[in-house]
Amino acid sequence: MPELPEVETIARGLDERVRGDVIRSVWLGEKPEPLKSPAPEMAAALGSARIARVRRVGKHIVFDLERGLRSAAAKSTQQNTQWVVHLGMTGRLLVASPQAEIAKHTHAILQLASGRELRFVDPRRFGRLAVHHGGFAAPGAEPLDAGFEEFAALFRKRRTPVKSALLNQKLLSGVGNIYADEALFRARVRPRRRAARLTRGELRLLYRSLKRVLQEAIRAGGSSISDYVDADGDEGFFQLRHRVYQRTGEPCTACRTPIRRVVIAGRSAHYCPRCQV
DNA sequence: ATACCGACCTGTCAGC
DNA sequence: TGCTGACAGGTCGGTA
Repeated sequence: MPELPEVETIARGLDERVRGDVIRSVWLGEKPEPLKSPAPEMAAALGSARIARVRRVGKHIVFDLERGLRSAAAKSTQQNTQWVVHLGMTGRLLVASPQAEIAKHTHAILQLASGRELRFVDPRRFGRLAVHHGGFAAPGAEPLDAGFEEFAALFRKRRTPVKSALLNQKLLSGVGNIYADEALFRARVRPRRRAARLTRGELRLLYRSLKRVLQEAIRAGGSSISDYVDADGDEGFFQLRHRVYQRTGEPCTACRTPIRRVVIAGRSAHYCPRCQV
């Protein structure tokens, strides 16, 4: 489901709603697939921890946890622990009242001191929950923070299609199928072009297009396709501004040529055969 | 070392 | 109506 703009929207919403709340107790579902850390360890790490902050790292939602330690000295020496949630394709994190019906495919529930619950729901179970100690970092560069030279260096020597390079989380964290296609369209570059073969001018345009499309999408609250909603259950509306993604056969917004769909490394790629070279 | 491809899951929708 | 197959926002691990 979620790429950088959606995860950013969800993380901001969660930060507003649960920052400062304390986790009273934890329920983890029977089927432990989504757990990257063992259930007892996760329950122990979460139980009675205070949520200091919720933020996005790549496509991950990171909950910074604090223990209820009294002295500042004790606080400064405590191990910093994070609860890291990856939503996969269909994962959702919802703040709910305990009376609210428990949705099918609910895999984790955190009971909060404020009386509310934080629920993790994920039909396809591609999502992952993990506990980290001592600082969580994504492997790739943050597309919104990276400078142009850093960005350009990622593509040098890569013979893979530029679309695959954009999706590679070890290079850039947070770019998924929607925004890779949309950035390539705005940069007028075909998805199958070899990354290393892009000219410096094309790279610069791609760099700017990617930043712009991600920022625009964050402002729009993300793209809602089928089931994406933010922490408040509201839909984003950036899907209305997709120019190529899932528009196969529809006219290009620039030249009216039908949008084409191809498969690259097992993922669909959408582009305008006339505008993109 | 690098890059593709199937596997992991469930749900939905189009076509027959 | 019901079956089948294609497809879906992501990431792994095995293989070439």
